[in-house]
Amino acid sequence: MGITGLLPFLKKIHVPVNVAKFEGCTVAIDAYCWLHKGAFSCAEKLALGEPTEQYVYYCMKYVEMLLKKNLKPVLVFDGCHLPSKKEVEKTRREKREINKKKAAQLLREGKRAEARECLQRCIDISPDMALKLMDACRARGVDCVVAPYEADAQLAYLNKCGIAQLIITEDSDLLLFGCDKVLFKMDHFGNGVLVEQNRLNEVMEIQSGFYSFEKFRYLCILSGCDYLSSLPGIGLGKASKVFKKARQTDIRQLLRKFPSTYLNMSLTVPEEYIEGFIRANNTFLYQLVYDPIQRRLRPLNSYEEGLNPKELRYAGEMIPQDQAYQIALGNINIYTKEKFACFDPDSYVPPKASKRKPEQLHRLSIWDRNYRIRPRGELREVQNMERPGLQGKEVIVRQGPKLKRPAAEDDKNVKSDTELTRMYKEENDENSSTLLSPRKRRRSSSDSEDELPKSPVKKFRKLYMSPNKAQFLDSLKDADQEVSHQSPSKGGEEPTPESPPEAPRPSPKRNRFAVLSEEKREKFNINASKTIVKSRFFASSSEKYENCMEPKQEDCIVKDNATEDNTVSEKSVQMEEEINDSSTVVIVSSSSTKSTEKQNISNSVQNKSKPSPGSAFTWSKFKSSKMSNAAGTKGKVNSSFKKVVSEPCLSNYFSSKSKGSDSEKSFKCTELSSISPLRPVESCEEVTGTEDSLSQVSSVSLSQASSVSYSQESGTYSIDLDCFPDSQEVRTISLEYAAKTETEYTSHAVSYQETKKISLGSKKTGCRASGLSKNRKGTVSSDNKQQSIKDLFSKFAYNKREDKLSVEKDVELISVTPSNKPCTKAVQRKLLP
DNA sequence: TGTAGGTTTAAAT
DNA sequence: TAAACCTACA
Repeated sequence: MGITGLLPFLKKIHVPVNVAKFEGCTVAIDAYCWLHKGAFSCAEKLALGEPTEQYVYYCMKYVEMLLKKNLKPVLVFDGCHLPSKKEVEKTRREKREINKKKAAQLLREGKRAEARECLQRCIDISPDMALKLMDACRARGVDCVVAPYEADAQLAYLNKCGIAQLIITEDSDLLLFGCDKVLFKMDHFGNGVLVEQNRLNEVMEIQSGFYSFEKFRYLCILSGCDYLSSLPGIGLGKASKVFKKARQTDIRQLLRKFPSTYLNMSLTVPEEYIEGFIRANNTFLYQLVYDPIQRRLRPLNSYEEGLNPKELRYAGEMIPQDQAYQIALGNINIYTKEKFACFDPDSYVPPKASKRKPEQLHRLSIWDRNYRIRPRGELREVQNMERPGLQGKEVIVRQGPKLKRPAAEDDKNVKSDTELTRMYKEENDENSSTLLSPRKRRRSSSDSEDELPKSPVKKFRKLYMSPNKAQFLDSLKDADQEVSHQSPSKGGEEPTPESPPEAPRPSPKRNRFAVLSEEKREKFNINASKTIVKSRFFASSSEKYENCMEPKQEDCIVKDNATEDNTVSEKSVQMEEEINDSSTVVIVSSSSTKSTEKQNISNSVQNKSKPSPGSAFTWSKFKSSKMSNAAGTKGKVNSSFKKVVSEPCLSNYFSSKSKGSDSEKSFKCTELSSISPLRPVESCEEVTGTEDSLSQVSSVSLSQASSVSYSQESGTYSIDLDCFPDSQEVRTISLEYAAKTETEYTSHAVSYQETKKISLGSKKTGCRASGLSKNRKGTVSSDNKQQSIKDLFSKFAYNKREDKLSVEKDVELISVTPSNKPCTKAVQRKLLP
């Protein structure tokens, strides 16, 4: 439950970050949050007692994402119920029972949908479910700990003792337990909201001299917490007022008189409440946790002098040390206290443990006897690593026409998720049943080979869900090393055949193309002219792209605005547009540059800066964009993309195309005086211009996001850069692109969802992406927008590897204005023949 | 008018 | 589980 309204209360200090920022760190995760969300998808099966592992699959998607970002996850599970919470648990259990009965009744009446709703309300995470997830994690070399009592306190301990540098949870209580960095609302791409303990005083608006973390804890308890209900009429607002003014250090004294002294309320505080307050405070301070290194039960914080641990039973009853150890390992069912597993970290050989370097002892399993906590100084270095800025630089990422993606062998066997689930079930059935249909048998004979399926999802399912994991473990040799190779800063490496099975990447609803079925893939047949393909990854597809375009290498120029002239080759296509006086230069190019230039580029990339690890994108721009719009500053979202490209410019382009000159894949545009406003695009059929050119300019409309627009005339996407990473981050991304390779195509900085229509006429709703505030009324589309923008930029920053799947012939331009000038920036994307 | 507290909704697929 | 929404109250 946490503290009601605490997260919105802390909004001021929310920092949108991607978890990749903590590359190299250990993150402790409140596994219950993932399990609960994962169980939502299979609530029906769970409630009816049908076998399902869907929730494991869901959680492992997060785990894989973290591993991919070179983080070390430690999953923490809830243990026994605290005595003080037994009542709460009882009510919850009763509620679940009521819902279960209700659902059964509804099912009898044939009201399936309503029954499902009820079943979802009675989701309970059982110890067996936790065990299944633990098994999957251990097979992947990921540590798990079951807390003796609440996972919150255990997470806080892992953070406090230095094992974990970041906590991922949805529960605001974690802050009260004293975690210094907590990431809330992390999505499948790793984007979330970071709250740091050292900024809590900003929310409380207490002069630094009078602030203490203790006051924050008191404030939260006073407003009502899991261990103590609030007094009537007291919430976060009033509690905050009290501790803002209070100078009293004796909490008992303060509690007795705070209503009259600080709130002008006539409210008597019963002694009982004060005792309850002290107990709650002690529960936050001294709840029992398990120390995996010392292998012993201990309080979260060392007992203060004069405190009798025997009086703190409400913060967790002592458990015999060996029982506590077995609980922590997940071998004991916390409800029945029976042993139901026999994991032994001393005999278990985790994948790749043998190849640790001495300086990587912190990467070992926390249960390993050789495990060492990473020195804090070292971590500070990692987290404070300065990232190169883009100030004063213009970075042009030039992209040649995209490759026709050869039909990889892998693709031929690609199956949809549904198909895979069905196949998996069938495989299971085959194992359990002797009455097989001929069809099943055929499938079995072809699939039952020892080799792993080629499709990532299929492979994943087979590996995690298969009862025999030995083969999987073998395939995981050197996994950690490979994981580190997949770090974002080095991203984009081709997986080697020896690579560990790649888990399916985070797949939001719209993101299905990695696992397309054959039938669905037909839609990508470019032969079907003017077919609009819906995909976040595929901007568009066209027959001619595939058939007539030679692969070209990605060119990249990094130039210094202050010192260098524009040396883009004559063949290059340029489009410049002044949006403000501190304008943005937008360059679109489809031509190749000279090899010397290429050399210069790669040199400059290598010499000037290295791509930084970690996050290339933060959501802060979304926030600031919204704010700046509200304040009427220059950073308007819509204003910029209403004037994307001039008509003369387009006519130049079309005329050059109609001349049929192959070498003239470019056009130059210097005059941009006349600006054509954008009009909503209905479909590609409506695009006007020469047939030749237009047939190759697929109509791709963007998500309805008001900050993203498409110009029908120019085939250009405009995306307000206020919603983009800041200049520094853009540079990072660009440089990563540039540094990556001269032989590999990695364009596609932005992938997006297509829709047939975009509604530019609709009211601008601002650029909100924190995900923290939602509008319920009539904002389904608005939230979709948010999600699509969010996805879009997540892809932009982190999933560049997907480019290989979504390679299109297009031209990418990212240009950034000189520093320090507030301006509207735009990124344009042009689909060129 | 601001605040607290109760209710509804979404989450995943 | 928490945000959004709605209502009651001081």
